[in-house]
Amino acid sequence: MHVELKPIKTKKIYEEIIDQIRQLLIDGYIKPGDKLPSERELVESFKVSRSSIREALSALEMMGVLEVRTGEGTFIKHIQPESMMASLAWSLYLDKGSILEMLEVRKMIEVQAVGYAAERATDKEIYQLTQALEKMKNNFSNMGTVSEKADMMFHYTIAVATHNKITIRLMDAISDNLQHLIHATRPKLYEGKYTPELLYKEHEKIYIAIKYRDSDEARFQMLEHLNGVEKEISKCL
Amino acid sequence: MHVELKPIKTKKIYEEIIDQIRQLLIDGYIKPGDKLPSERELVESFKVSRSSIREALSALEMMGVLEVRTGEGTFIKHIQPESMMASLAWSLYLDKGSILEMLEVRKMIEVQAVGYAAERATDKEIYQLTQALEKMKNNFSNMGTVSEKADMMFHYTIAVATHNKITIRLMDAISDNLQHLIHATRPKLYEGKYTPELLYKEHEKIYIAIKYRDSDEARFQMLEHLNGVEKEISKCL
DNA sequence: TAATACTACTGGTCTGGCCACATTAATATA
DNA sequence: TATATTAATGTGGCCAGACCAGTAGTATTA
Repeated sequence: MHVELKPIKTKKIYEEIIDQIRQLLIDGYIKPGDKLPSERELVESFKVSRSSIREALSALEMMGVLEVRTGEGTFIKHIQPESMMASLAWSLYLDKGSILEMLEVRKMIEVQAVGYAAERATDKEIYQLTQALEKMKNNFSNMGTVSEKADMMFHYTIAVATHNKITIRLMDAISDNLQHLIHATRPKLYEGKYTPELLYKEHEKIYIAIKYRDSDEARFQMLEHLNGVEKEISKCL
Repeated sequence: MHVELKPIKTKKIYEEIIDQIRQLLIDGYIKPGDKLPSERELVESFKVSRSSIREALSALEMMGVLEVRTGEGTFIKHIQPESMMASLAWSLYLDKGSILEMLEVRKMIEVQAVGYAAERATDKEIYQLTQALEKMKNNFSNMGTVSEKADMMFHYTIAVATHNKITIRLMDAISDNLQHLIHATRPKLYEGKYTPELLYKEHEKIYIAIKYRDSDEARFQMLEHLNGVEKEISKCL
């Protein structure tokens, strides 16, 4: 007697609560800034114990979805990219394969993003790109943190120039994840094919493409750049 | 009398527990696959109540760091990048009203993803694509849920075919976000330029490109498709 | 030997209590 | 009257102990 048996997924009740709260968020019944009912009220609505409520809330708080203020109440958080960093900081344990996947995702997003950036960048944003480039240029001898920061600023400005908040957040989260990796592998970068001059040149090409609103060229140059970096980094893994 | 006061950060004890567990992970005292002491034992080691332990553990479980198996114990999970994107996925829920931005992000990711899919799809995945297409074809008259599910399956399979877990998770989160939107606007889709046949044809073109490993063509067809859909959807907003 | 029942241990949930903190209203004080 | 002070109330933080429900290993039995 062979029957198809469906896997039983015993949903823990705190998971169920989390799901419901998520649904409320999706459907817009609660928005960032809103105050959630008190734990005791939630006990009555959900008909569960306070323990379960609290397990759900603490999980949501750790994920940066909620803010629990003692004596005041529980509030839906306005998402700040920084807060996301906390939970994403767990990525310390990324294994080799995941890092490569993450690099690939970054490539996917940033290559497309730079296309939009080329179409939409304001004069101010383009100016900020030149500033980042200047910093890189003036620190050829110094391969340290200055040019590293300038590099990050360059890429971040591109994200901003897409004028797509979700993209900004996404790229922010990803670069947070890769930050320690990038930092660790940067010296290695210069041992490989990269010199500060070459790195600068690649960025400059991207910049020029953006400046001249050539989105195809911008995408191409970004792809070239990230492929190069990716290849060097993967040597270190 | 003005003195500099440092902000008091009252760390909740479940946060403290989480920090300690993280430290144990970083220092390598516990590794993925390991079994954590039972909750009752942790109560004794940490000298706190079981509630606090459970609040910490449930948070860690939601973040994908732990796996809690009823009756067995708590185990350190092998980190999967998907779990890392969990909090990111959450953050996407919180920013409603940026549907167009979300559509754009989907386009960015999926256009690139289909390129990788074309290069990496296994025979099985390609077969699954044909199945989804079949379902769409057999339901021309029925513009309802069947073809909608087939549509989702098609796009999901493409995500899987990238063989990049982060991409899968990301596209999953995004389509989750757009789910209700897609569902709501689907009837409108057919009022515009789209017929079930046209929709099918666009998917077929993508499929063919993947089948023949033509990643450029796949990206192009996906871009065409998503641009078309996006245009129709934006009419409804 | 193999199927069964038992038992000890694990997480899942609940109850109800006490404390510390924050806000607000009532009260005493200058 | 205006202003401190205090009390009351509501909120989260934490705890102790209980009971249920799975799991696994062991002892028992057919």
